[in-house]
Amino acid sequence: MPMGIYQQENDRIDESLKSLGLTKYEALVYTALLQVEGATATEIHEISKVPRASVYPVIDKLLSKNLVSISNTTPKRFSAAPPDEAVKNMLSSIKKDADAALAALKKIYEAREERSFNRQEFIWSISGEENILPKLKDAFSGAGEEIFVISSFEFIKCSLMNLIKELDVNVRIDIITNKWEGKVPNNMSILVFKDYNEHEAGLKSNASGVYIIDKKKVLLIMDPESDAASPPALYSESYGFVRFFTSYWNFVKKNICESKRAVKLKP
Amino acid sequence: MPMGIYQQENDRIDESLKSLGLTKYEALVYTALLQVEGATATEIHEISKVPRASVYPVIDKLLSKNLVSISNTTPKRFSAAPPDEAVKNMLSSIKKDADAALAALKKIYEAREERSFNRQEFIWSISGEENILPKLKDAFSGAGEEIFVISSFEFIKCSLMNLIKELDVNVRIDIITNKWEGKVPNNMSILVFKDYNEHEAGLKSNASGVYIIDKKKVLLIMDPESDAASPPALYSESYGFVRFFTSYWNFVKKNICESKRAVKLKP
DNA sequence: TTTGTGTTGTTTTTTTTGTAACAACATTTA
DNA sequence: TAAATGTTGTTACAAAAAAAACAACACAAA
Repeated sequence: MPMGIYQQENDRIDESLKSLGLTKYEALVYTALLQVEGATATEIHEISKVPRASVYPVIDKLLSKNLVSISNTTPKRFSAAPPDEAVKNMLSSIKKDADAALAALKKIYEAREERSFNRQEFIWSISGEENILPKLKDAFSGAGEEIFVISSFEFIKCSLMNLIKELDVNVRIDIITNKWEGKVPNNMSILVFKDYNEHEAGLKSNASGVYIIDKKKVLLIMDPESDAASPPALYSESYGFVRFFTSYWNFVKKNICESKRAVKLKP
Repeated sequence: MPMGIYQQENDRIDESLKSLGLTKYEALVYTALLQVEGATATEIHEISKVPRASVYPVIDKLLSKNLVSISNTTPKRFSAAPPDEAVKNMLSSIKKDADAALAALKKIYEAREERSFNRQEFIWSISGEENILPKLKDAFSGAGEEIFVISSFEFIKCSLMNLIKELDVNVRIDIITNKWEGKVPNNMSILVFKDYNEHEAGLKSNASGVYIIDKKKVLLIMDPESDAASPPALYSESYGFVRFFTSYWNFVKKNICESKRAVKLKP
């Protein structure tokens, strides 16, 4: 009697396969079939523990998804498509749906009504680096005049420079940071704040920072670990929010300049 | 009262979104949110027709999938991530699962027991061009000595030549086809059968053909339209099956040579 | 005859969808 | 100002749909 030797591992796999569009049974039957060169419905039932009667409809679905092939003997024998092909097949059908969805969603999105209330009066929470960075990119690419930045040099070097490169040439960039290496680009003025640290700037983690675009938009990236309940970043076009951070920026600048703890770098 | 204007279209979209891992409600709420700049739970309920109380848990899920962002006003307002980012996010999490699944499945596949019964005694049905062509490629790449082919020139030109290019140089290829254009490669001998047609060769569609590899494996591609119930291709390493097609091939060759309806082409 | 396949129909379980009620506020009205 | 009204955000639970599990049976092969 054929026995699967991977029952324990399968639980995890089944989860992954479910998000690829398979049901529990489909996943069980496929993985069972993968363990042998080929099997009859009853053997599949024995390996996978899926009720024998359920094997048939499940196999039908797997056939239609091109994950198994079938022999024309009696009894019929079934064999699994190799994993790479199987996954490729599943992904490509999902991709097809994704493309269809994207096209349709874009239509809705682009035709959406500009509503009466003012989006820019709100403060939006954004979480997840994969969402914050694109938002920052978005905001930067809309810049026309000037950008104020408070951020660690590490983050500027790794992430920000790529965005800055694509800016319009006559956008000025004012940066307050902890150190600077290399040349200062033409459109930038750097204020290196020697005692830049967690406490004084109110910022903690590496990516933390304040980004003020054209005195119209503010993106505030916060310490993701500071408080699990708070969101990692805030974005707003609200007048009050922008003004607060603009004056915050000016305050920091003035304060550290007067106390002679800062070094100005020019191009 | 806000009203969605795309209710009709949404049904189709929802289907696509489901295969991207969203439930009906999640799809409804997301598409509703896409139609406006931002909305409260109640507004979402009005646009999407999702019960107001259900909006909250659904929003939670969408937040965790990074498909919506949330304002910190009261009442809370929610806004949809742009479609391209949303789809990208969903796909990337699916992709992650796909990679995990692939790795785990490969482990099973490679460790699978060679079972007592003989896979090669079976005749396997394969359907879908996307499954047949890779199988043909597989079979070709395992070739060591000689390949016999009956196939239309169109198919040879479009699909087969790519496979042949990658073959070992000392694999001989014997082809029976309907016409030939261009030079004949060194390792090939071509038999152009002028009256090659549906009836005589027993083949109909363009891709139809017989491929015999090392007198060990046979892939028979059939007319996908000829009979909806029959599979588009058969593959076997069974002795009887291979012998039948080998002698079929020899019969065709001998027959058309003797009746002087064929032209031999050599390199 | 006996065994096991392929099918069908029905029950159970799980997941998703839908309803009702409620405390905490905020807004209006008296 | 105080009562009345309305809204939001939650919780608990009911209904419906989808998946999973079971039972029964006709039929073919050994």
